[in-house]
Amino acid sequence: MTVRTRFAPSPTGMLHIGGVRTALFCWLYARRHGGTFVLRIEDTDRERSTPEALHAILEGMKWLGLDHDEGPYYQTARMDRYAEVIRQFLAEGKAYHCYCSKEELDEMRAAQMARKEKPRYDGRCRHRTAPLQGVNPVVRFRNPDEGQVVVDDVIHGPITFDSSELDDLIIARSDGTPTYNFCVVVDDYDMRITHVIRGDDHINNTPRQIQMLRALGVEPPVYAHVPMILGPDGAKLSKRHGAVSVLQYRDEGFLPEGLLNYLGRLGWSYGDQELFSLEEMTRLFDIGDVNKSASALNPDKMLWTNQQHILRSTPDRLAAYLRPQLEALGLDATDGAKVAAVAKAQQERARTLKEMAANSVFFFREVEDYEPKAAAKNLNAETAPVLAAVRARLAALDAWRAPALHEAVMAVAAEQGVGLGKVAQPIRVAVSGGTVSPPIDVTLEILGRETTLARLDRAAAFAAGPAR
RNA sequence: GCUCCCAUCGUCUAGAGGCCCAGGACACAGCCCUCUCAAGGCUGGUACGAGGGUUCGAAUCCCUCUGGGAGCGCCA
Repeated sequence: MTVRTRFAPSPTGMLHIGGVRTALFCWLYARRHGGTFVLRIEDTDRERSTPEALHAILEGMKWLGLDHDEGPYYQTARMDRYAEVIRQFLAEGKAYHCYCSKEELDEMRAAQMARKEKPRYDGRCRHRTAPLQGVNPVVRFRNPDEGQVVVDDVIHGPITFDSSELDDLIIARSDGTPTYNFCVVVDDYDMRITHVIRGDDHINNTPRQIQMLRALGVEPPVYAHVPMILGPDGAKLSKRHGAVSVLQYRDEGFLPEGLLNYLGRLGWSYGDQELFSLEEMTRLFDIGDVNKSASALNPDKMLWTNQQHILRSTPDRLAAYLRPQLEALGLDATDGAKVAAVAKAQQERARTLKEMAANSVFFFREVEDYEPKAAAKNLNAETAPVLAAVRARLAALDAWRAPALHEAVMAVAAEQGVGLGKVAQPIRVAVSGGTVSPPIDVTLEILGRETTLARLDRAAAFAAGPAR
């Protein structure tokens, strides 16, 4: 039997980190076993579903590279099918019409709570023979009173529920539209899903779904309930941290593989290994190795993981992600070779592409002014001669390449009788405006002869200037 | 309240009875490397929630408690 998994988000909220990890596990498991990954959009709640949320799901999955083999299927397009199963259940006596009003149900629940019982529908409409005039009934699934339901979960092991704990849930609203738990059952059955991988907040829904599956006369799929992801403070994910659209991580400069690696390591591990390529994860992943307990997001480690992937990436690949970040800063990033050169030079000094772009502004725009402290220390009467010497030596260079530039700077240091730092740092401030940049030779090579010399001249003027 | 789930450093985790007076990673501190910032290397501190069992032996098995979480919708 070939493996078939599905990721079934609801477009009522943004696709966030938690959903992405569930999607990753579903995808990984399908890929690992040469199976099929199905994408299904659970949009039966038309009131709350939004096009924006749907867009975020589709865009997010695409950005991450979690490609699906089937779908996206939309539940709203399957209404006829749900109606058919409901009719079947009704005809077979496996479901019945319920005419209870919301007020009546609220009262029932309140009374049960007062008696310290679990609030549940008491089945009072089960034996009703005649319809109640003027009331559009809901349809309830008739849950077996006796027996037990065992959810055989590959992560948690067997979980047993008494059937008596389950009540007759509504499968069709009074307007005739089907509800979530019912649609899931019909879909998973129709789509021949073999492994249901989802958040553990669904554990309590599972026995009801199994009962409906039994009513349909089919064997339940394998279940794997993955633990929740919490915010950095250990509390439930909120807007403040993490519960934002996955696209925000893209905009923040995360690499898909970096984010996926971090997320995969939340709840799953392979010995002591921290870094995985997507291919590696696919090869090593097993849903049964997933942890049972919830895990908190650690922004520092998320950043570190991304940085490690930047470190292992190629300049060309980084350039593709760096370009939009530069453009977002209003810079001209049309020179692809230059962007790649910058990416290569900055590769080991940025945790995100956004950070990389922010640190690379001087490569793409004139240095307007110097950081005051940096200028005071490095562009003054004392360093003026050094700057002049550098300027002269560089201007005489034939090949504007890092090795030659390096030698030139070394030579100036020797001739001035100072350490390399005493020469490199003033140059750095002169060409970048600040104290931080890639190695000076690499920086100058990327900047080019013309730009470098012009900035050195300007710095020399500043160093000699009366303004100081 | 009822049902279900969970429990190793601050955080992510290794650990499936002796290899563990608990290992790795992030973060933190110090040192090294060094033209800045990084990257990298080395060193350091901090954890098996509590109590009972089982066993020659328990982080690992069982029970209770405590703590956290989820569900109990004509939401998904």
